[in-house]
Amino acid sequence: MNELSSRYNPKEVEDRIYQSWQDNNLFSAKANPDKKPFCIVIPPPNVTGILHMGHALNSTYQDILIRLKRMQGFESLWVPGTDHAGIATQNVVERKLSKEGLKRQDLGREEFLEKVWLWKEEYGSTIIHQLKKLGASCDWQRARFTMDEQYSEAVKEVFVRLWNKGLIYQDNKIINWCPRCQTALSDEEAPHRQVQGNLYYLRYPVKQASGLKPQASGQAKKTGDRRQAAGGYIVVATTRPETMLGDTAVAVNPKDRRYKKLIGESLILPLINREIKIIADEMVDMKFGTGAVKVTPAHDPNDYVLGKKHNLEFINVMSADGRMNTFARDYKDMDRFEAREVILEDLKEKGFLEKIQPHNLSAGHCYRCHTIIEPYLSRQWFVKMKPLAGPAIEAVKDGRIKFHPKRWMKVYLNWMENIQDWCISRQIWWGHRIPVWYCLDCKKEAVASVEAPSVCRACNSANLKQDEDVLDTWFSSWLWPFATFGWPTQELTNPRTQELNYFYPTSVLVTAPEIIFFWVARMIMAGFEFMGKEPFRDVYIHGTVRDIEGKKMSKSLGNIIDPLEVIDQYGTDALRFSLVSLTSAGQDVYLSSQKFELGRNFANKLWNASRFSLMNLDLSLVNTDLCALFAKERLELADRWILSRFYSMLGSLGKALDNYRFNDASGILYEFIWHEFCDWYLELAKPGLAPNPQSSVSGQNKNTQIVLYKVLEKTLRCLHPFMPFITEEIWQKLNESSGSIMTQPWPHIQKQMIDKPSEAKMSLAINVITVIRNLKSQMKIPQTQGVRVLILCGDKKTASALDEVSKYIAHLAKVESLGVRPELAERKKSVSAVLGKLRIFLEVEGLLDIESEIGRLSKEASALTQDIKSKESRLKNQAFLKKAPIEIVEKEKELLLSNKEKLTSLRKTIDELKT
RNA sequence: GGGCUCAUAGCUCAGUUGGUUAGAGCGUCACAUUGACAUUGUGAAGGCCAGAGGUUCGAGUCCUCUUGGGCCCACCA
Repeated sequence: MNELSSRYNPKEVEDRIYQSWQDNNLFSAKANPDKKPFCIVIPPPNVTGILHMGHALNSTYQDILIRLKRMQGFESLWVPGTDHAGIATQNVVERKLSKEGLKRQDLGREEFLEKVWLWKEEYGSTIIHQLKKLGASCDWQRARFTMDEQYSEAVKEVFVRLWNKGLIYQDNKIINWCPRCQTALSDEEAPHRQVQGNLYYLRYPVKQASGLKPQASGQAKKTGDRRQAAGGYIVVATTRPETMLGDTAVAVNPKDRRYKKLIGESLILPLINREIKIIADEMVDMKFGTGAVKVTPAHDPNDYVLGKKHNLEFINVMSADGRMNTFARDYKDMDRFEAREVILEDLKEKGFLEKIQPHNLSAGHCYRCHTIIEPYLSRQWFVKMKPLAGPAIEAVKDGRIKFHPKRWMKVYLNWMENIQDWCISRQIWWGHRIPVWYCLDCKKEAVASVEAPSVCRACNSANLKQDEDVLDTWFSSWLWPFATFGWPTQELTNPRTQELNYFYPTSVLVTAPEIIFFWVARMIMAGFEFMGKEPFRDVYIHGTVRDIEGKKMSKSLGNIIDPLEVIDQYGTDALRFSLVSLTSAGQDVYLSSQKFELGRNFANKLWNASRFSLMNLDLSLVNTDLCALFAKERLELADRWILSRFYSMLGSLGKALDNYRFNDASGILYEFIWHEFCDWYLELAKPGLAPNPQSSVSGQNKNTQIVLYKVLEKTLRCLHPFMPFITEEIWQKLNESSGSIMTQPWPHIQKQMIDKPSEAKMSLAINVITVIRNLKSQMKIPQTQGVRVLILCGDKKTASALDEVSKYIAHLAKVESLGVRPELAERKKSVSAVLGKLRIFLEVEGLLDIESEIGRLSKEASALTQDIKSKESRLKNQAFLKKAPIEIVEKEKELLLSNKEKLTSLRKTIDELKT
């Protein structure tokens, strides 16, 4: 006899089971021509990562799919790994250094990188250990890191190939610059957020008054213009006044009558006293601000365009750290925001500041440190994206790659169709160094090469220098689906290449919407460019985990629910099951730690149902073949019913999973296990099982034991992908062999056991039992008290069904005597209720609250009357009769009839009560 | 400015292609319980499906608009 505690204790179970899975190598997969592949590559978490609820949700989905497919007979591979996360990791190590009073420059590049590697060795696998706590069945032997030697080869190879195709170029452009991290960022890395700021109106004096004298003042439409003209200045509006130091023009719209006469005139830039021109360009919005815009080509992307177009001077007034440089003259070395304040003070003092208006603007923020981005003119490396986007757009449009839910396809296509070139150089040290070498002697050409060239091709000099910058981290992660399999190794004899051929394209990518652009889109482009094939066929985008108020969970908000704490408190299975159940397909999920009780309670319910089963099972019976038994023996109704319910459930479960409806799937299992299996089947089966665990069970109903065992065992298999630990623990108790549930096949649907007549009979029984319990509750009769029941039933078929289920009714509704009559022979003191065409009488003794009973029934009667009225009028409606499908009309008629019967019956009861 | 998404029970959400009297979990209330489980059982109460139009025999579901949340994109100085 297996002894199970009355509570499921995950702590006793999880680590031990996970270890046994690993010891038995159950997570590993390899190219296997006898099986179809199923493969997922994990979205590699940052090495600096610490497990959060988003990871938990993301990994749970992947593990469900991986375990499911493994059981379904696929060669199921989940490739794990981590991302070197250039900026984030460098920041972490720099912070650590700064505690020792050091900067990375103090160490120098090589020594600093050594420190980062040391850090990586020490802390880099934290997230991996945490994923294991989640039960993730990744093939850990394959764990990859984006800076692995092999992987780095792939990165260089990709760079060189794109270079050779002319898709990589270097250029001076305005890019997103983080003054704190001191590096360029891609557009995706600089998300715009609302900032409360001001619009500052500045006066720029006109050099000579000639251009504005007669006409401008004479024709001025607004008093403001007149005042402005009379004062001899133009007012410009800006949100970043400190950039005025770098202004090289003021632009107006050529159609703007206010300024027409001033075009071509010069202005004197305040504080700096530099002369700048007034230029005309269609780009200027006449309605915004004053219609005159200061142009700072080195500090604003729009102004940059204007600067190029009108041949303006590019004056960069800031250094890389966000402080003002020598071009800012008196403001040199001030931080940009400090300079803003001082400049405003000075402008105000000298009468150049007209007014300040509150103004909300959106500004780019560094996605690593949240510092406001500075649009900054600098020389960077870029990838031309348009040529790469083509095939990636096609593949999604024609359905070779499918997004789930579908709506993300639009988001993807919209971005893809407006794709901008990708800034890939970063001015940091931790990352893949750009594989470009310059000759310091002839300075003729830069060379891109996977191997460091020994001499310059042009002049043979050995005096070569590699580019200082490193590549964007995403420039390595976009290769993840194939670089993890050893690409670009081409030889087929190489085992890694065989794996690449076998597992690529991977099956599905599971990820969050935040990284569709960063990662998903770029992987698709890389897949086509370098493999000639899509990297995955399905993309499942799940929701974002939020706190109970709908805010994104973040450390700074302090609203984090730590998955590891939930695991500690409720168990991994509870965490997984709750997360999946609470997250409806593609929607965000709002969590509180209390919500995880859902999973814990469910786990405990399953545990106890299994405990009960084990106490009442003769495990020597388990080898019986269910199909044979089903065919040969006349099983009990309850047994046939639960089998039928199980296989119906299995069908809908499969459908839900095929469509990535994970919460439907978990709901289906929950409903079946808790309500059908525990609430009904176990209760129905009890009389046929051993009443006492101490006694031998062999003399009891063997068929029921077999069915109970089989249904439980198969249900555990279905639940295993969701709750891997508890199902394994129970399954091993049910199977005294040493195998694992992980390697069991997913149950096959047995259509012959789906038995609708049995289901109908059981649901009749269930309904009758519920009605009786309801009547008891209303009459304040304890549920345990035996009662006498009479069912009025005119239909012979139903009557015989009632006869067949009478023992269940007797047992579960505690009915002492149950009569089924076609009509009422004698009247006993009783209460009744209507169930379809049946009328159920419950004999009562003593006091009966006639008033409240009449009230209750009258309420029901009036609802019915309403319904009957509406049905009658619908059935009188010619349009309805003509246009509605015949089966709907027939259904309505039938319902009308049965409702009428019900009503008659109800009225009769009410009358009886009244007399 | 463009796009997406949400609004259904006190709370969190389901509700597939339109078709009985709109469901679940939690919470609330009443009752029960010595043999699987109080992390339980039985039952009850609780809804103008955000608002207004429209399509339809029929709308929570489809269309339009309005209101109010959330999110994403965009070169609004």
